Amino acid sequence: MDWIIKEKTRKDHLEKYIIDIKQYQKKRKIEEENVDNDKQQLKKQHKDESSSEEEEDIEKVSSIPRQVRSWYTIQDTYTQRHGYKVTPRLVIGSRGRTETELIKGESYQTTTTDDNITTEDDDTTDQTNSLSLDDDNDKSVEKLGVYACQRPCNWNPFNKDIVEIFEFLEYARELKGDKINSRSYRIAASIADLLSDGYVQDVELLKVDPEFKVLDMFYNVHGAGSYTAQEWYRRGRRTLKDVLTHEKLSRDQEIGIKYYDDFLKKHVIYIYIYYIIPRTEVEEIANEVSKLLDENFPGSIMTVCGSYRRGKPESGDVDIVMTHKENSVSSKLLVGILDIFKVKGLLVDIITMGSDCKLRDGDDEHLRSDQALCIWRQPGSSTCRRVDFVVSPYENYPVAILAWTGSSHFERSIRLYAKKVMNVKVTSHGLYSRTTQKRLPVKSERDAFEILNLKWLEPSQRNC
DNA sequence: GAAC
DNA sequence: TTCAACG
DNA sequence: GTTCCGCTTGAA
Repeated sequence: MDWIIKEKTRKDHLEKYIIDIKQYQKKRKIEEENVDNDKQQLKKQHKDESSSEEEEDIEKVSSIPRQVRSWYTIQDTYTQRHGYKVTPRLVIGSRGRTETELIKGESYQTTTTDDNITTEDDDTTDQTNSLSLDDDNDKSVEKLGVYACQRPCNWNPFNKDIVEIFEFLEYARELKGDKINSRSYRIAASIADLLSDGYVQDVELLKVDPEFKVLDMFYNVHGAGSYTAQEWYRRGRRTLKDVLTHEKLSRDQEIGIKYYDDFLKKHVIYIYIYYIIPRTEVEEIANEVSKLLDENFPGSIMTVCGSYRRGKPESGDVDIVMTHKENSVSSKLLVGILDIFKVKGLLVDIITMGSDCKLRDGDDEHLRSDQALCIWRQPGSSTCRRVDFVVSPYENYPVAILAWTGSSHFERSIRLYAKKVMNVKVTSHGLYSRTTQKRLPVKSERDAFEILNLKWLEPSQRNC
C-alpha cells in the first residue's frame, strides 16, 4: 500500500484537480452565467455604438467559453511584449494522442487580471519597444515560457470544447494522410471559425464523411496506425470483418481486434477519446498489484503514473512503474511479477514485452527500464483493461516516473526544452549531458526539474 | 508556423 | 527499414 | 533550409 500513502501526501494538491463530471457541469453552469454577465456588460459598453450588427457579434462570441477569449488576450499580450506570436500548434503523435500545443494553462492564470494586462499594454504600447518595460511586466505578470514544460497546465474542463476540436482536426488530418507538419494556419482558421459562430465546418463535414468513419474504426485497432488504416481502406476493406478475413494481421493487430470493444467504450463524436477507466478502478487494480508485489517481492516500490497521477478523473489505461533497491531483484521483477499475475488469472494477454532490465552493450552507465504492455481483467469484471507495467532500475526510478507521468505533450516539451536550452538529453532511463554524454545523477523527480532549471510542476500541472 |  | 507503440 | 522527443522501444 506504499503507493496509496504516497498518494495521500499529495492529496491536498490533487483534490483541487480531481473534478468529477458533476462538478464540471456545476462549474460550467456558473461559467455560463459569468459569460451572460459579460455579455450584458459588453452590451452596456457598446450601447452608444448601437447597431444591431454589433449585438449579433456579441451574441456569437459569448457562446464561446470565457477561457477561449482569455487565451486570445494572452496571445495578443505575448505578441506585443515579445514581438512574436504564440500560436497553437499541433504535432502528429501516434494513435491520435493529444499533442496540441494549445496554450490552455495560462488562460485561467490571468483570468482575474485580464483587464489589467490589456489596459496596461494598451496604455504603454507606444513606448513598449524598450526592454525595461519587460522587467516591469514580469513582476506583475508571470512570464510564460514558450515551452509547455515551463508553465503549469492543469486539467481544465473549460477549454475542453476548443481543445477537442483541435484534437479532432489533428486526428482527422493524420487519418486522411495529410503529412504536412505545419498546421498553424489551419488552426488559426479554426479558431476564427469557432470564435465567430462556434462552428467549425471541417469538423461538421468530417463527422458525416463515410471514409473518415471507416478510417477511424481501423485506426482504433491497437497496432494499426494511419498508414495501415489507409492501406486497408485502399484495398476495399470497410469493416473489421473484411480485415479479419482478407488481411494478414500482426500480433498486435490481432489482439487489437480481439479486444476492440473493450478498449473503445466512448464511441460517440470525438471517437478516439476513450478515457473510461474511473479512478476507483485504477485504484483497485493498483491495490491488487501492490499486494502481490509485497507478497512476492518484498521491498519493491511502485507508483501509479500516467493520467491517474496527473489527477484526471478518468484514464485510458493504467501505468504502473515499479522498482527494487537491489538490481538483482529488479532485473527479474517484470518477468516474475507477470508470471504471478498470469497464474492468478489477472493477466489476460501480453501485447508486447521486453526481456528484462538490461545493461546497454559496453556501457554499464546506461541502465534501462523495461516495459510490458498488458491486458488485465479484474476478478468479477467483464471488461479488459490496458495496463502498462514498467520496471526501472532503482537509480532511474525518479526519471522513469517523470517519463511515465506525462502528459505525452509534456514529455515532448520537456525533452525539446532540455535539448535546446540545457543541452541535456531526457529519456525514460536517465538524464544525459549532450556535451560529455555522461549520465546526470537524479535523486528525485524534483531533482530532475532543478537540473533542468525548471520550476517544479506537480503532476496535476502537467496536463498540457 | 516558429525558432534556429 | 518502416510502422506503431509509450508517456 | 532544417527541425519539431527519444543515438525511445519492439515487431515484421
